[in-house]
Amino acid sequence: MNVRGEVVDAGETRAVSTQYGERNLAEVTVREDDGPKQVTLWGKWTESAALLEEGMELLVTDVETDQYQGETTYSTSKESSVVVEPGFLVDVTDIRSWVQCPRMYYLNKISGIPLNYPVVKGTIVHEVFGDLLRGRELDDSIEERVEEAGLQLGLLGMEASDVADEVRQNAKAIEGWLQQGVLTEEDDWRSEQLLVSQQYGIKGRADALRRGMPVELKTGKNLKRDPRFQDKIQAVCYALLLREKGVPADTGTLLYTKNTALDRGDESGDLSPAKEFSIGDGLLDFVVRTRNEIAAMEYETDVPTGYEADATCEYCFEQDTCMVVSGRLDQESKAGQIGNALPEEEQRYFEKMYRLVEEERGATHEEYAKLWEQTPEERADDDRALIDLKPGSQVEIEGGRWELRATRTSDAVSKIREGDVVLASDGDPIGGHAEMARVKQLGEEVVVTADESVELRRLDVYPSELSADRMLTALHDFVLKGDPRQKDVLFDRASPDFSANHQTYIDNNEAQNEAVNLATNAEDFALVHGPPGTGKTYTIARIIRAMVEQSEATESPRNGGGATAEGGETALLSAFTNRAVDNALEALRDQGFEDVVRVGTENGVRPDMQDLRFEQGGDPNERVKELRDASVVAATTATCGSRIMREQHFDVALVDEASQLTEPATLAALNLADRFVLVGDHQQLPPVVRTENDLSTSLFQRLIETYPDSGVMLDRQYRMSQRIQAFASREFYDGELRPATGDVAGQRLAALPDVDTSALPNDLQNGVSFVDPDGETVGNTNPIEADRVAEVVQSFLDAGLSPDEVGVIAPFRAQVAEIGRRVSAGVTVDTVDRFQGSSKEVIVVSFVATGNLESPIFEDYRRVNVALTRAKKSLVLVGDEAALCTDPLYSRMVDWAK
DNA sequence: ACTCTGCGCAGAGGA
Repeated sequence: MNVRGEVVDAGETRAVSTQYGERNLAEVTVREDDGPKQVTLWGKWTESAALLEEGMELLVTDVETDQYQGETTYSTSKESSVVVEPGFLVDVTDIRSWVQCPRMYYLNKISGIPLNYPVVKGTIVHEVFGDLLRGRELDDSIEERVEEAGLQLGLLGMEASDVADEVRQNAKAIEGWLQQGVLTEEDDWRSEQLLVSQQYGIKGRADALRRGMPVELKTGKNLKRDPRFQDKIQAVCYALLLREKGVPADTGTLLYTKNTALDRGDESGDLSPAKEFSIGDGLLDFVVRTRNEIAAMEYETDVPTGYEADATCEYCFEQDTCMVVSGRLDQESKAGQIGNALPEEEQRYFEKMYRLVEEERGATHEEYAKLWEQTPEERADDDRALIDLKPGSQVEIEGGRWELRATRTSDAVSKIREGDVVLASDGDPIGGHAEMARVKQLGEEVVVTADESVELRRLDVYPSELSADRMLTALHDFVLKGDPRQKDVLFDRASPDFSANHQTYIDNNEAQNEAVNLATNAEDFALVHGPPGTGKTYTIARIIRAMVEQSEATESPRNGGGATAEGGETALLSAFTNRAVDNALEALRDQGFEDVVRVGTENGVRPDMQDLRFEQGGDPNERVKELRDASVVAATTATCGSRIMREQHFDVALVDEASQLTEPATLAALNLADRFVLVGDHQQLPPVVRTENDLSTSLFQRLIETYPDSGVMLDRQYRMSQRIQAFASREFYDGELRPATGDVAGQRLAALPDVDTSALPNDLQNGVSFVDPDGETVGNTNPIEADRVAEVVQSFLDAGLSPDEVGVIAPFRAQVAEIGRRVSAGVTVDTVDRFQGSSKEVIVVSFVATGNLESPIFEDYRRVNVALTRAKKSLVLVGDEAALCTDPLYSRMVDWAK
């Protein structure tokens, strides 16, 4: 039996005499649902007890019970594990680096692993290893894997043939050992096993399993008899997770692939690549206690000093970095500090943002917890999984991967979308067989691709920490390596400067022309505030062209190389979403500009922009040249934080949708350039974050409030009729948003070809109308309202509008699904959040709520602004008047619409 | 009480 609950009393460790001699114990009280329980933690588990704070979650497995003075008490048994904050999933590689030195764990976390040759080669060797296990021919595999890494190798100044030769050396050791196994008996192999433990709060991916035992591949050399301790620990972690699945893993194997016969002569020692060791309870418990140290430190958002372990700094290859970071941020560390501390405000900024990002990471971890704790029955009402799949074919495709198919047996709504990375399983993602997979198709039939085959019965959302990781590295790069002038401006120590060189770029829109001038004259930064429909994308394209075409004032070539072929400036074009990046590219192309490289995944980039997409594979020198020669590189801000992009430098960075980005996410793009331009609208939706804190204030908003003179608002809109834009202009833009022309102001449905507005019911004749269907809410839906919305949509279709000219917006996904079942194909039905950025001739908004507006979704008025400004010629609001009138803004909206 | 996009998922290593 297990005890699990919130710690209410952490207890003190004390020594007692027992029949086995003196032993340590700590008595901890936790609150379970049915009241407090006292658990005695014995022996080495007191080390974990010492980490506890009130409020932490504690799990003690396999406890023994006792009756003492009529009360039941609990204590650890031989089989017990003590798990601190079990909901916090710790990566196996983090446990490994913590064992080396807790400070190294921290440094890796804030700075990421930079681009260096040993790491890139290590990755290639691992890929080749996987290919060999999947039965692939060695030379084919090496050639392809080296080719794929073309850009990275090029940036490191490596030639493909040299790398292939080196990899071949490592592969020889692998092959030799594999053949050995096959000779002795039938080996049972599999590669790349993903393991996630609910019980221990550990996740990771084992390189391979051989007869159910973990095998870890290392590219380096180890001539000692025993594997390195941290390498062992990695294998022990996987063994622990395998045991939880009922696989009795008791032996670990480390494969040091640089141990080859070639080394004979220059060294003596154990040259066999494979080193086995046995895994006992002592090691398994050690891993859990180490994991607890990490979980406890992250709970407090503490920074490790290095004293937590007995690592020696003297021989550490990270010693210099460690001392510099300690010195700059004034952190206590075992290695000591060198250099001057950063100004107080920079240190405080780093600490504050670090905490916020970690809080955000914590929220992601809670999503994991939900993922594992729910039974399949509970999952049925959950939108984070598709559990109703009937397995179909499993076909091997190129590269040894698998295409898995299944059919859906219900029409349950889910968060999962095409292109997502998910956990594909046989129905039990924890105890059963699960693989990481990518969703290729998500209709009646579900198609995913994965490294190994699975009986596809279930898909789960796999929460990613990538955005938290990227935010941290961007924060690190900015505070510790950022440009001094840029920091002066962003820390309010200096005001942004502009040169005064006025030109006419756009002759029919004063604000747009002003925006281009402001951007090209900015010596630090410029802000462009673009309300709905104001020609933001066109202006962005014009700015980019103007920047690239203006000659470089000062010599600041990228990457220490020469200027670009044209001699102009280089620009980074970035945005929060792939969609916005591609829209900006489309506008650039419309203006005849093609000197662009699009960096992004095949999934993310729109089909008509694939021809601009940068291919990372190929000849190393050619890949580097293509990236460096482009005047404009376009990528999402998330990609700007990638290892490749962190190596690039530009004269200027332009970031669209900047009001939807957290401050650290914006920094990822700004770090890559000398100057920047942010484009956004803080009256539309704020950054997407899971936590409620200062992360939801964008850098765009902070700067436009601090430096209003560094910004210009585009005030002429080309989208909405006068009648439609009036409310948004008054409520959100101080009445300053106006139609660009009389034609825009006076546009009507009747002007569309084949549309006969006389066919419309009376109450829909006006450009803006309000309909109260007298519905009733059922959960997050309102079926009667959905019926009425469908009728309204049909009226417009009957009047001659085509389905793609009509859009329906609802606040909740459940209502979106409800309406989706009722309207004709081709009519876009979506949430407000997902409609941001697009528009339709006719928009119907379903508000769902009846009685009151008691849901957080209605609190943010910016959502109303987005919903109402999607329509060009006709806007229909469908909702319960009484509910809407409980709030002053919604009430004014009803008055305006009626 | 709700909404949400990114990211090859995680890991690849050096004395």
